Amino acid sequence: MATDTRERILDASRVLFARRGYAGTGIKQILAEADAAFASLYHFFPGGKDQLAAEAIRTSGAMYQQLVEGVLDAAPDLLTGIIDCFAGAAETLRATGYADACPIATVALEVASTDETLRQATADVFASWITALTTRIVSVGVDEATATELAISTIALLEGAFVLSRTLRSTVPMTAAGQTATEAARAVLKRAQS
Amino acid sequence: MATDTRERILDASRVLFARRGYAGTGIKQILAEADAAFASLYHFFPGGKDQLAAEAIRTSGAMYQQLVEGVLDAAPDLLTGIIDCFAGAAETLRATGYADACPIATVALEVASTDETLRQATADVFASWITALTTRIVSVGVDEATATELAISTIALLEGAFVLSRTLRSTVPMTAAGQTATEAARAVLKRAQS
DNA sequence: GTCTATACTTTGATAGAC
DNA sequence: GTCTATCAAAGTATAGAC
Repeated sequence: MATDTRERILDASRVLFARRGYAGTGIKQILAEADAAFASLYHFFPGGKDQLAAEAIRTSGAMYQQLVEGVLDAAPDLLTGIIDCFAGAAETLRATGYADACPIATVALEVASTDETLRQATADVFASWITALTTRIVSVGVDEATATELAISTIALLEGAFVLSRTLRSTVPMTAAGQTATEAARAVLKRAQS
Repeated sequence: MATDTRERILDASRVLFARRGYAGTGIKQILAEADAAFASLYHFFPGGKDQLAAEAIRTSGAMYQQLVEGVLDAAPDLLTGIIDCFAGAAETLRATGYADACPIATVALEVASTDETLRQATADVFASWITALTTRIVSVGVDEATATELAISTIALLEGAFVLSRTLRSTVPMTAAGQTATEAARAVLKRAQS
């Protein structure tokens, strides 16, 4: 078997939950997309939809973090890396018809006040992103507190632009947010290096 | 009748859709919250859940805009007004146990790729917010293009901070985003007045 | 591990009396 | 305009054969 059933179910889950949310995605829909039998789901995920979603969120968050870290590693410096991330996000939005943006934001907002298990999963993902970006900013000479604030603001700009760009079906918000993120980072780095 | 049935249904809808999303909110739940009979919904909203949600989104967006414009009007200058908006958002998050943030973001992400009617409703709301803020920035001497970029970035920071603050159950992201929004606005206004 | 069939619940929506 | 009763469909989850 090329890809095993469990992985196909997770793949389909990541895509559907990201695009349609938790409540908006049916289990039957996931299984149809994954070309898997109904019983397979409960064989691999005895906890049902909740367990499946939690694992989809955590792996999806880790995959997106890897993607971003790859872009940052490939860039000559941190500032260029941030520019590249926003440009890449804009391109992905355009290429997917404004469907694929943040892999977990839709679910995060949906479950924040209703499902503590899933809320924790989304919180762990965001916390990991913030920590990773903060570390990179600290490593170029910025103090911890300032770096944390810049990391959070950069991710907030990215997430907010995802909301606006998907809704308005335009890359303009992503581009504008990228500009502001770049300027904010430039200002912080300039201060740190003086 | 103190408040009429139609308005009670809309009130409950605005709250529930904002906190739990579109697919995650049941019509029966709305009617229970509104203390309204089942048939009343289809009397006032023949289009059913979709029509109800569209009206809830549009009115909710308009109400939030009025709230923000009130804060901006009360401030001595635009920069202070922006600071006040982020501080107010942080306080509301804290006071509601991180439940009430953007009234339409959850639904916006959910329906962006699945329901064109509702997507258009959320898009109209965001477009109205962007236009209103852009106008205010232009009115203090900033050119149209720069003002649009700053308005979009400010709203993106607010929306992104809503996602992070609700998920992490912390006002830290909202405060950090407010700082960055303030600095971005200060830089633009400084340039415009020179 | 996978298939088919099905139980049980909830959902959105409608009909008809009043 | 509101009430009660009810429908058909979709939702999640389980059972048992293979």
